Amino acid sequence: MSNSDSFEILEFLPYLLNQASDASSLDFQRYYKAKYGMLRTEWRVLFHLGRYGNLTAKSICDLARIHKTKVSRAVSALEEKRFLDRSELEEDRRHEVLSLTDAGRAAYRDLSAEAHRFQTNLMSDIEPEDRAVLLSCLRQIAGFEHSQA
Amino acid sequence: MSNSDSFEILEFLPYLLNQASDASSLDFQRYYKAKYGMLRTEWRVLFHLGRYGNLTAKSICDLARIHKTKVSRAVSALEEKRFLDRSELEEDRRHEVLSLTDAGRAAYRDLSAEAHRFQTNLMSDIEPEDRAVLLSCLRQIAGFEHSQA
DNA sequence: CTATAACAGTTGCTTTTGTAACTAACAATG
DNA sequence: CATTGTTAGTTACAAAAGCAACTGTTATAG
Repeated sequence: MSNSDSFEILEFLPYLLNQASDASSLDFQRYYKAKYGMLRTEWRVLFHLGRYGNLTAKSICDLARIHKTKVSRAVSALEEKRFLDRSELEEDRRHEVLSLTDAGRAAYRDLSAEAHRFQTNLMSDIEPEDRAVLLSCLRQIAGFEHSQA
Repeated sequence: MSNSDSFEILEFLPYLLNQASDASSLDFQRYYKAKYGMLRTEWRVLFHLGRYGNLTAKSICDLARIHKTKVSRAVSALEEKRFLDRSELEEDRRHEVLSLTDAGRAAYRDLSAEAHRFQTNLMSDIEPEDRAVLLSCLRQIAGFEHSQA
């Protein structure tokens, strides 16, 4: 990619990232969609609650960088599926603390394990010495490098 | 990420890829949206025509892995904006050959140059020795490794 | 030939996303 | 304490994506 006229799309980062993102998530998406009827945002909300414990919708927005309307809808959907409960915070009734039900935790464990298998499988196509580089570059680009717990 | 219970989302490839994809395309998307009123699929169709010459909708679907309905709508939109022309193929009237107009080529040149600048800027945050690794891993995951011209 | 299948592309309908305006609760200023 | 501003979350409407059924064209099989 030397000058702008011969610009190669297969070297254009946003394009490759999007293609890789689509390709990599397809099978996993199929899994949680078929088994739990979940959408991607729902899986992410579930994951964050399972991984980090009880959170408010707002903190999920911040951690996962999802717009609050999407989180709001995902939370409603997960509540309807009986995967989480809401409870108002006494100190500040604007906040709702979300916590997984037993069913929610079970789904989290199952999906975590599946994600883990999935990850292992994806990574097996990448040269071992490149794996850490890949993850680090992605965190860098995503802006997760120096933030987050 | 040793066992499935402590599975870290910041090491989950599909998640990182999606976050990186969103983050990296945001600014560029704003550019072509503001300047040409284009959607992402439109920009991609335009790009493929500019880069590879006249193509049918089908070959754009195959090259860029976009569903034919999305391509169909993008082509209509680009035609309305006078960025491309269609012409039926004599030999097989099912095929429509798409070709950029002068305005389309001008937009392609402008967006290519902008993409090039954008790419340089994105890459400047990545360690030089990691850049080729990153691109190669992404092509691998996206399944572009051994196909395509 | 004519029936059937395959292919390119479009259209219509449903689901999902994006955006902005809204409610309700709290905080800060005068 | 009123008034104004801010924050958490929801809702309503518009834009976009996904899916399936459709049209028109060519290829294949009987």
